[in-house]
Amino acid sequence: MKNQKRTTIYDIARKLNLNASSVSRALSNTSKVSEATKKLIFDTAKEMNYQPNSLASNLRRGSNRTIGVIVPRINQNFFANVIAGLEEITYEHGYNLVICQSNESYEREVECVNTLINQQVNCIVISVTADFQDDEHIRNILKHGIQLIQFDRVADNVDTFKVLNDNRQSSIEAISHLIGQGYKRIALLEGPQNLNIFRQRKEGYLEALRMHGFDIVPELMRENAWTQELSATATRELLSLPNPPDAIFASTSDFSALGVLEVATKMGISVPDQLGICGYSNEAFTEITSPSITTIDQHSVDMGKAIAKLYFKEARSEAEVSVPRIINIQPQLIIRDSTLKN
Amino acid sequence: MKNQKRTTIYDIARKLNLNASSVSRALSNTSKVSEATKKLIFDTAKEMNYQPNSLASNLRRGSNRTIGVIVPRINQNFFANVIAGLEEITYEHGYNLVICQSNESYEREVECVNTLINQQVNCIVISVTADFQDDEHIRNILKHGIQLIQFDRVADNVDTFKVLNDNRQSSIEAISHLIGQGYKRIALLEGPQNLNIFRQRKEGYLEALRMHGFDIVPELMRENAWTQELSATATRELLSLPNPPDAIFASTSDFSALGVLEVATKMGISVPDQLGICGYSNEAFTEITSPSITTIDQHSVDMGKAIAKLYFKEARSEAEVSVPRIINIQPQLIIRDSTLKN
DNA sequence: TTATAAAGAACAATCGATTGCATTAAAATA
DNA sequence: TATTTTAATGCAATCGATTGTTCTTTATAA
Repeated sequence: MKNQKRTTIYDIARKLNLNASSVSRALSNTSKVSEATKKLIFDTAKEMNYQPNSLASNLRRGSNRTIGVIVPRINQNFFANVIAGLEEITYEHGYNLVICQSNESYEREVECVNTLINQQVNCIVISVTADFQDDEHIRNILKHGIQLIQFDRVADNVDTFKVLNDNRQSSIEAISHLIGQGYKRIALLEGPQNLNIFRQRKEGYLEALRMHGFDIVPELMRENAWTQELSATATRELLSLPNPPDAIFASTSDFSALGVLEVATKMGISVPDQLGICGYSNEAFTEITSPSITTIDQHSVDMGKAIAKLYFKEARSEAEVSVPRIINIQPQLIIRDSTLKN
Repeated sequence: MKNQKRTTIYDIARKLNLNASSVSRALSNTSKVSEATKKLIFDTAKEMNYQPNSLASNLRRGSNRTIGVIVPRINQNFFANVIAGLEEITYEHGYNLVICQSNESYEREVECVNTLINQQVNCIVISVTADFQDDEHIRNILKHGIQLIQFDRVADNVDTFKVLNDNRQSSIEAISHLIGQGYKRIALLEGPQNLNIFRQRKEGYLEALRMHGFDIVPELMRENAWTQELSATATRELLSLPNPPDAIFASTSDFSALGVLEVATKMGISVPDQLGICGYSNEAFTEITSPSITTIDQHSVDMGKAIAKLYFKEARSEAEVSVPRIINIQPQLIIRDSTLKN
């Protein structure tokens, strides 16, 4: 059960008194082989349990029909969904996915990029770490003639294909909805501002307040509240203010929103009457908390599909002059009980 | 920004008036190169932005330091976690992960296996589809001299390395716990019995009842209730019986358990007083439903790590005679409110 | 100083599929 | 029947790194 040598096209050729080139052409279905020999070759290949050696053809073709993916965490819902969507489309095109996780470490992200460059992947799909420092490694991808598609968390200054959520717009909608429900003092839980997505969500928050003629109250904006624990802490502080907020937009994640909800419940503050809560991401659990949590769906699986389609339709066939496109996936506000005062 | 030719060891050699072999040896740090030239080569490599071409070295070495993973769904919590665990360890060893999802389709699973064989991956890690039909393709992996580790859902009859959860034992514990809480008529929601895991959970259920001298009541056992919807339907039927169950073990997943909980809530049946509910998997949401749901944690990330370690410690170095090992990861009963009558 | 060893570098084959070009055989045309 | 066209197949180089073997050049020992 060990190491019997693999059958190669040479083995098949020898057996049939043919040349390897004919075998190759037959198997790849090039027209230059007669039907008779083609059949013969196919049958023999099956009989000898032949499996083409991709390593060899990859080297020859200089491509391995592979897309490399780098995400902070594979098992984070959003990323897992994007990857699932990606896989679905790449599979249809006979491409494979090599997956790396940077674990939110910049150093590791750089290593992942290098590995994928060595592997000669056709394209790298990346969402950068929160620990993002500079974009040298991102640029290096392009220097090696490898296609690059950034998504969600991106290095703004590098001119590449990008697939984004319109975080600003969705935040505006969320805040407008809260205002529409009669909330007057809306707090914001922010994520690290070196990430585009969190900056944009904050912009949306500010813009919406401005649009509706609300004051911007610095004490209602809390930095770096992007885990459940950090959010809980921030919430405790917020709710202890002399003039506490009557709504909290947990712009970083639904886990943050959950932290808010738990604190409010413990403090005997009723949601949504005394406090409105809006999260981000539409995690499965937001539907079943009590009350259920208003949130924003990112259409993550569709995002993955969009990335793959972008590659196959445009990036792959790209001419000398690149015109990197940016695709915006429209997120969707999902209104649930946690913000329905009526 | 396009297709500048990559630097190869030949380019470096030419520039330094050396032979490519020396460059290769220098870069791979073989002792047969003088320190002086080694330094020269390293510097030039950096200067020319050299990245080794893995495709070429893969072909030469006949291996690509890659582990292929086939799971039904990448974005299912359990599998995403296993993959994350896998990645963590394989990364440490400089290996890559190629990921495929079979989408619960047998046909597609076969295709995935073939792709990975062609790619000459060093090892295939697989959890089979619910649609599992025969193990021809699994055996084919071994025929090609590729290491194989099955996990969770496995083809029982193929003698390979396996990493499993002790589903039977965990089910026994769950049922014993229910009995200990005073539940008398315990129903079972089963998954497809062609999958080992669901068979074992059923066995555990039966065994526990026997151990405690309980009757086995066929009408309390529902086949194929393995989605939230199917479980909800099954639950409605069960609770409408003349003599309904007072506890339900949703052995297939926490989503099933959630279906049970929702139906019970709608029917005004109080959990845990009138109905105990136990799920499987310890999904994040089980902690925050009301009441929170008793479930079984599979230690999925650890499972992924165990798989990788198994490969690097044993499978990889394996001698001619293979002694495939089976590793059992002990799942853990997490007791929550949905089964605490007291 | 000569013989011998050892280190350093060059040479060349190899992994297996692909592909441009050359050759042969068969078919179509004159 | 002679000639041209076309289809089928063979030949050989190639992709880039690796590695066993051979050849030089030093350094070391006798």
